[in-house]
Amino acid sequence: MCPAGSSRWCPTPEQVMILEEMYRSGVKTPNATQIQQITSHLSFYGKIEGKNVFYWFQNHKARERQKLRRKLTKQLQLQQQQLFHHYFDSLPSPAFQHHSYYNSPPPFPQVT
Amino acid sequence: MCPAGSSRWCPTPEQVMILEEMYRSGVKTPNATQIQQITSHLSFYGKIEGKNVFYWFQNHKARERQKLRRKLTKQLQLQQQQLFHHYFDSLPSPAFQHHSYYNSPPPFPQVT
DNA sequence: GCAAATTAATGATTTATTCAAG
DNA sequence: CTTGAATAAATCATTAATTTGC
Repeated sequence: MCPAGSSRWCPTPEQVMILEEMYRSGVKTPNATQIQQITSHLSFYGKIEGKNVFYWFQNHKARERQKLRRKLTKQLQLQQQQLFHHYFDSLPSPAFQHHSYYNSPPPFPQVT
Repeated sequence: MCPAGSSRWCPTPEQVMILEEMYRSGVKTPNATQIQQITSHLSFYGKIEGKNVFYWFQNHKARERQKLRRKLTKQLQLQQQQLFHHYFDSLPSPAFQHHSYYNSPPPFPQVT
């Protein structure tokens, strides 16, 4: 995990939490000034440098995109299977939009 | 327990145990195929549909996260208080007001 | 002990995001 | 800038635990 004499930065849970909150709040690629401010704020929770913050945002943004791309790729690969299961599933997934227009109580196709 | 004409799925203890075990084993957001497999496996222990499995994983994941988040938030609040008492230098609240991001839609000035 | 009342868990819906494609 | 696809967050609604007065 995070050895005492670790050669690289190990964010504390608090630091991660705050960074993620900032990311969600719209800080995607902070500029130098923002990075400095963030760094001094987060240094309360543990050792941290500006470059750590810089890298964190770079990596986080990249990995979020990666995640999405992988998901989409997987989907494509699964399309065949999904087609096959189409007639057998009672699935809402994925990202089901049940626009319950008017009350159609069984929200899903139910092809059991 | 589970009323006869219940309007919603009531998992049996066996089903819950297996679902939790799967979750611990790394199944966090199963895709349609996995959901179907899980469903047919669990249907041995009682009535169950794909959408129940889908919802269960969504809810379980969200609520695990919630638990962690609450814990960290508590810690943060404690530390903030301690900090405030110790130095009552009031953390100059830099550029990033993380205004709990579900408040105002345009999230951030975006100085990119 | 036992229900009615109240609170906590949790299944099911809706709403707000995210990234990327067009 | 808008939209599609997928999700995660927030919320609603019902079931289970529990508390309370008798």
